Amino acid sequence: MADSRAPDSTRRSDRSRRAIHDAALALVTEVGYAKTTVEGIAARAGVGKQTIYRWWPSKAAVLLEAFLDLTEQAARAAADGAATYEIPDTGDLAADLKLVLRATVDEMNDPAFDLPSRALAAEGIVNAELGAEFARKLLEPQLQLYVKRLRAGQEAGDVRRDLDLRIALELLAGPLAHRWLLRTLPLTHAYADAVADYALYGLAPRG
Amino acid sequence: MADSRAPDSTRRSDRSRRAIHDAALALVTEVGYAKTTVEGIAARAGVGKQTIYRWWPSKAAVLLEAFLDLTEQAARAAADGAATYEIPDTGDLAADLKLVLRATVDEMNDPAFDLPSRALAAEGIVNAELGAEFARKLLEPQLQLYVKRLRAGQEAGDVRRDLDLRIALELLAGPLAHRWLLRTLPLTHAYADAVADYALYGLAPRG
Amino acid sequence: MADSRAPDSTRRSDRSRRAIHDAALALVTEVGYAKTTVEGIAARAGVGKQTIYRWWPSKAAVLLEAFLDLTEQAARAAADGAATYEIPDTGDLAADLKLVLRATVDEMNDPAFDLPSRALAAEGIVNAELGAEFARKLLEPQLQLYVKRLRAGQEAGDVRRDLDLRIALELLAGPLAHRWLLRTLPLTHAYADAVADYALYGLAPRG
Amino acid sequence: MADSRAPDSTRRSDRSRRAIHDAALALVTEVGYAKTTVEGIAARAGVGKQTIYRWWPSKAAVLLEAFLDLTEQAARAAADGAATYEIPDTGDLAADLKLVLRATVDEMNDPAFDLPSRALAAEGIVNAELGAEFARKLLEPQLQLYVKRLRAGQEAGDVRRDLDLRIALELLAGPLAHRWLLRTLPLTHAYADAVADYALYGLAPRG
DNA sequence: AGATAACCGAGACGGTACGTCCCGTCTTTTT
DNA sequence: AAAAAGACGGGACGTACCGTCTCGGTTATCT
Repeated sequence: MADSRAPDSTRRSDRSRRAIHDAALALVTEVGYAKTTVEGIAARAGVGKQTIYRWWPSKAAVLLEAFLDLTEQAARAAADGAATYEIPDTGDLAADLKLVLRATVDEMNDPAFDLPSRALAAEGIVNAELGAEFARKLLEPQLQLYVKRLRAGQEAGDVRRDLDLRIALELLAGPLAHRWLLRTLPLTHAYADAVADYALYGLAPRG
Repeated sequence: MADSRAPDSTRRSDRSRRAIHDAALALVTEVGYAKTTVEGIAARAGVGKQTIYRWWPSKAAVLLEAFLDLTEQAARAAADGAATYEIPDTGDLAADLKLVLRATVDEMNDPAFDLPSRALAAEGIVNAELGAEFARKLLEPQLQLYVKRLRAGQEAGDVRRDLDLRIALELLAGPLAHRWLLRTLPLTHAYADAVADYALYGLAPRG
Repeated sequence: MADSRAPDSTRRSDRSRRAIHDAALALVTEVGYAKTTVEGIAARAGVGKQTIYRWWPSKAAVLLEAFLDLTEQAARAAADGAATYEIPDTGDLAADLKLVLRATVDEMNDPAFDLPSRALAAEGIVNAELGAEFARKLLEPQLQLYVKRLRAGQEAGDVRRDLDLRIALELLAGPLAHRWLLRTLPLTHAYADAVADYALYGLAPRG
Repeated sequence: MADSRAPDSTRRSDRSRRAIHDAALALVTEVGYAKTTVEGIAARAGVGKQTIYRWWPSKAAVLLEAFLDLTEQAARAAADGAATYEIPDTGDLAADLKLVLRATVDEMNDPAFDLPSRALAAEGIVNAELGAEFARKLLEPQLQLYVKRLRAGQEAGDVRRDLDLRIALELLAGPLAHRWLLRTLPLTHAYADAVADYALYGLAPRG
């Protein structure tokens, strides 16, 4: 597939794999994606270049895996033994959504998260294969949390029953992503709150 | 030593400028942004490399200008001599928004538009300076068309008076951009319609 | 840590040794010395790389041993059970020398001999240690055959008594090696004959 | 031929060409041919690798040209304005030959000459194309000097009239090359003298 | 007969160099 | 003075091998 033939993954060095992850994330954060090179990652990780090319098809794939690992660890740490990270359900839908949207805004403003995920998103925009993997492995699981909370809202009578929730969530996540990626205007808590309110109650006058 | 600043733009060759635009767009469409090189653009345009470096700071800047030129021509053609392109106002806000959102979906699904703008968006995501220029020159003028139509809606009583329309428009454009850039799900007319409806009438049940 | 010295040669696999010899000779003949790699030899021989590195210090050493083995077998076959290969002594020194020089020319024109020995000679030219081993194990024994025949010539009155025969022989072998290695002019039987005649009777006019 | 198309040799940088020559000779002398790399030559010469690959097909070709340049300069210096280097003609053929053979022995024992020419000879032994060029450009011109002196000898009655002088010279040069390249025994002035004497007067007893 | 070495095949590993592609600068010649 | 052309110093690419290093799996003695 990749090489002449597939390498034997049972003999893979875990030490090297982790060193490569760390080096990739560090370099992207420090010097940016464009100036991060496979050669640089290998040197920083104390690893031969071939060890990278043996297991990953591209710089972007290394970074994607490294970032996935990172977020998994972070999620595990946050969940503290609990099942998985979730959107809270206090009964107040608007408040719950604002909480999570504000948290998202904070993440997008934190360089440790912003820089690598920006790089991945950019690469995925141009490279369909990686983009699909990015969406499937990273994005979609997070979006499904919205679906779950909105479904609970439906049952509580806070969300219209006739909605496609997979679409509904994009009214919340889309605007944030828009500002984050396209740099039109700053991403603030106030904006997060406004998006939640506008989405829940609509642009048209009520009644 | 260096070109020691400020080439004389009055003596600039228009022929070369246009050939470079065309070559850049063609190459990005044909082989993708990453494999498009300055050398390649120069060769394709029948131009010396220095002619590119004299007038543009980077490959991305060439493409941005070329794309701007392209959209301007397209807009001029569409407007057929009229001032500029606008969102129509038939009195039916939902219908008008759906019309323009569907048109946007169509553009995003047309390779001649999709490939170069995707490349520019991706570059802008990682390169703040270019991103800002992309937003200012390309994005913002289009977004202001929504503000204008929504303001008319406010006056007609179809849009709540207490809204910040610059935010309101993002409920419409954000979800489309989200699907376009992040490749979560396909971009269809049905989706455009749903976004317009959900945004106008809100996720929460009415009165 | 390292193989910490001295593998146990009593447990060595003869099968592997021979397979490595064969693979080395085959590859040198087929693709040339420079493109013959230790990895290639190992793969062709169906052997682990370490098995080569355990028993030989270098690619050149493998080839030298393989070639030694080959020439020994060839000599054994030619001598047909007799002690060793010898220059015949028919009483006619010039004829005997021409016979063996012509045979040498034939060998040098036979790819199965030419290619590997060329490779070894070339390596020995640049690598003093291997060169010395090449000379001692392969060359010198053959040259001593000339000494023996020339000594018999001395006793028969066909060779001057005041000569250093170790030097004398080089008047015969040197010119052939010169053409063989340095590719100045083609190596033919006529050339071999001329060398024998010129060397025996001298360049200066007689009497 | 070499690249996609031939580079424009009128725009070639002479400074780089010379720096590359010098670096190649220095490295071969200092670390040996095998450890001399194109990358190393480029670095030492303060030159991009591509500048080497643009003008030469291989490391060996660089070295050959560098060495040719060197010997030409040396010859020009030795000839001190005279036409070209020649074998002297004092009327005593044996003495003249010994003089030039001893000089050859001295060259072969001088590392500044020995190391690069050994490397070239070795490469030429394995690489027919380079070997032919080596013979044609470097070797043959020198060998023709012998032909000239021997022809004068013929006219003076010191050399048999029935000889092919192109072959005769190899009785002199061949044995020296043999010891030089194949490292059988040391190359001394005494050996040079013996070769001249044996070749001139023959191995067989005189009348 | 079981333990215990060593060799053996396989191939991952940290490295070095390869030959190629482009970068952005420069110089030369033409328009 | 701009433009076409392209050589230049440089840096990274992805590949091929180097020689070292585990890893099971077979032998092949030595208790």
